[in-house]
Amino acid sequence: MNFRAQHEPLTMSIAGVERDTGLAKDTLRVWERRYGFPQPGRDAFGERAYTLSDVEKLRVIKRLLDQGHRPGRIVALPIEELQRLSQGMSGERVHWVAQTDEGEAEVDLRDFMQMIKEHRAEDLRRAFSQAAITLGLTRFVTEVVAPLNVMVGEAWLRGALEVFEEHLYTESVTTVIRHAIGSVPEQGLHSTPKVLLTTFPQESHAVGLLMAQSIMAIEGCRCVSLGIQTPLRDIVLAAQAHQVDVVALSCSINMNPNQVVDGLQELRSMLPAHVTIWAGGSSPALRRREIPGMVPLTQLGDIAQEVRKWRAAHAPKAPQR
Amino acid sequence: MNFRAQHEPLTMSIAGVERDTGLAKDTLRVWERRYGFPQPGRDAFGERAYTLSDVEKLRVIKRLLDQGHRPGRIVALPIEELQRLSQGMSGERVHWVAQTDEGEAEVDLRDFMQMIKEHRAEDLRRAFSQAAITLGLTRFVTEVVAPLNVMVGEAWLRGALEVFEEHLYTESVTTVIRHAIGSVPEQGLHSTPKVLLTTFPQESHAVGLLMAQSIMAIEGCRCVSLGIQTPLRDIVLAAQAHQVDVVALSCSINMNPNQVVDGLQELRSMLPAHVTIWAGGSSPALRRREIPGMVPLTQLGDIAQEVRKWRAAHAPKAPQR
DNA sequence: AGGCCAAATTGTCTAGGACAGTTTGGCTAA
DNA sequence: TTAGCCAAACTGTCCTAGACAATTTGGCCT
Repeated sequence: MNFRAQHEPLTMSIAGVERDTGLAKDTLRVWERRYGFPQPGRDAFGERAYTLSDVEKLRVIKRLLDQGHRPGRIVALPIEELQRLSQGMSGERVHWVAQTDEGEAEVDLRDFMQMIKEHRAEDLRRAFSQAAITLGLTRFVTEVVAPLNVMVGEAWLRGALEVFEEHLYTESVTTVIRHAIGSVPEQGLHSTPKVLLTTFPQESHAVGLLMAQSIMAIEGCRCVSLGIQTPLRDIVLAAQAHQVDVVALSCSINMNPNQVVDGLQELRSMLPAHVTIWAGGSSPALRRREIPGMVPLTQLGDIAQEVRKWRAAHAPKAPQR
Repeated sequence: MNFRAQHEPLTMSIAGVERDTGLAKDTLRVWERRYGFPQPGRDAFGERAYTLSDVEKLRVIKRLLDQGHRPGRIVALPIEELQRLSQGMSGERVHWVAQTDEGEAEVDLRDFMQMIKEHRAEDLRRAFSQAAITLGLTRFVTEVVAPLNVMVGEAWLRGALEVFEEHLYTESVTTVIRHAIGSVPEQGLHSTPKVLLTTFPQESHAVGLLMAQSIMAIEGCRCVSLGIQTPLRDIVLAAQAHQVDVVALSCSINMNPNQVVDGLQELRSMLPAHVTIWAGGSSPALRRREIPGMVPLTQLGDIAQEVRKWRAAHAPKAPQR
């Protein structure tokens, strides 16, 4: 099927649509059967040939699904209706301003959004670096990156930001935070707690994890990060191998809440009781239900506090800090 | 299907096998029909339940396929036979030793493997940092990281390395390379070529991309990285928005070769002709077939050379090509 | 309000058939 | 021997149509 889409890709194969929209082939076929959309034509070989406008519409639908809408209600809707739905949401938090102690050198988050939209990659990274230095890493992460994440996420949801623009933002922030973490003095072999950081396999956002790591590093924890997407079994194995005191999971808003709850419960049952679990991130699951044996950290500010709590509870002989 | 693999995942669903082996569901079913392997049992719902040893064998088969073997000849073979075939390749590069100019401070890759297996996270990162400083970034990447990637990949394939150990390796290398890239002096606004780095949506390995970026940065390219998994459409949009001269894609051995070829061809047709495409990485697709309008970079060493070639062809006043 | 259950919804699996594109391997001719 | 050619075999991906477990909804009863 290579020769398709050669010069003027007027139509697209089902595999291409799957790749472009993230909707599985099975799903596309079953939607056609059930909702009558998409209704692709057939090429010379009898295979589905989707028009580009159908693919465009499918992209909008995918976005609305991620937002919480249900297929049966929206798939058959005309494109105008879908766009109307895309518009009316998320109430504009653009006016956030972080102030330094002197109240002088203000950091206006709108400036960052501006740079993202104007694709000023170098400027953006420089501005982040500067903000990190001016505010300090903790305040940079909590007062700049965290709200910017929300703004960028909302803008993407509204369709006001392209995927590649969001990628550039993520990459820039990652670079700056990782650089800053590297500047935090390394902890001695016996500083506590030792924390294993990672995410469940379904999580694809790495920035949240990095933000948590930066705060913990500043608070003097020994951090071992496995990056994102570690299978449950391996989280347990790693916790044992590295003899950690705490396992910290980052669960972003994009994860399926049920997977979050299930995963945390199962993890709790597989880890020894003396290992604490911290579950952080913007996942609504963490706010909604309480899970026994688990500390929810729905705000970045909670981390420092929880580290102190842990130390108080595990004070060996001389309290640290 | 969340409750499956509850405590001891003795079997795996077809979706899990697809995810773990990269073999499409359709392919797995058709192999079963045609070659009699794999012959999965059925769970309580009548759905295929693959044993872990079958998955293991499928992984070996996948590797042999990427190597050029054909399914009909090997799928039905017993595991011993497959392993015999696997042996006779990639002559055990474990004895690789990078030497500094003085031939004195040798870097033995086995030491790194040792640290990974012994979970000495801090030591590992320190050792990487030191090697990067001793050898310089270019040699560190080409002579340490590249062969280590192969070794780690093979060890994982053999089951000699757990997933979390591979994650720790990846995270450590990432940290060190990113740090090193940060130390490369920034390029002026008019240095060329300007390169957009990213991967296709199916690619999940970020290290290869980072390695390429580090070499390009050293070679004086202006790099704009979008990180991994950018949709085709957004690669094109980004190339336009950032006005880049080159789009560099990283395709690891884990990607489906057909997706690589299709993706590259489609990308070529969507990008203006004056934008060069560099396709690098260990994907067998890059070695196998030649794709018109595309420069394959199957070795890291090719990058520097290709940068020079590009500059020669695009000299400021002299006519191009 | 809160809890419970039936009904509707939805993604993913199943089976077996088909076919286009690629590779192989044997035959012929130079 | 080597080179070229073609039919046969191979192989991945698409097709249809049905089924069902898991989740969500929405009405009903406390």
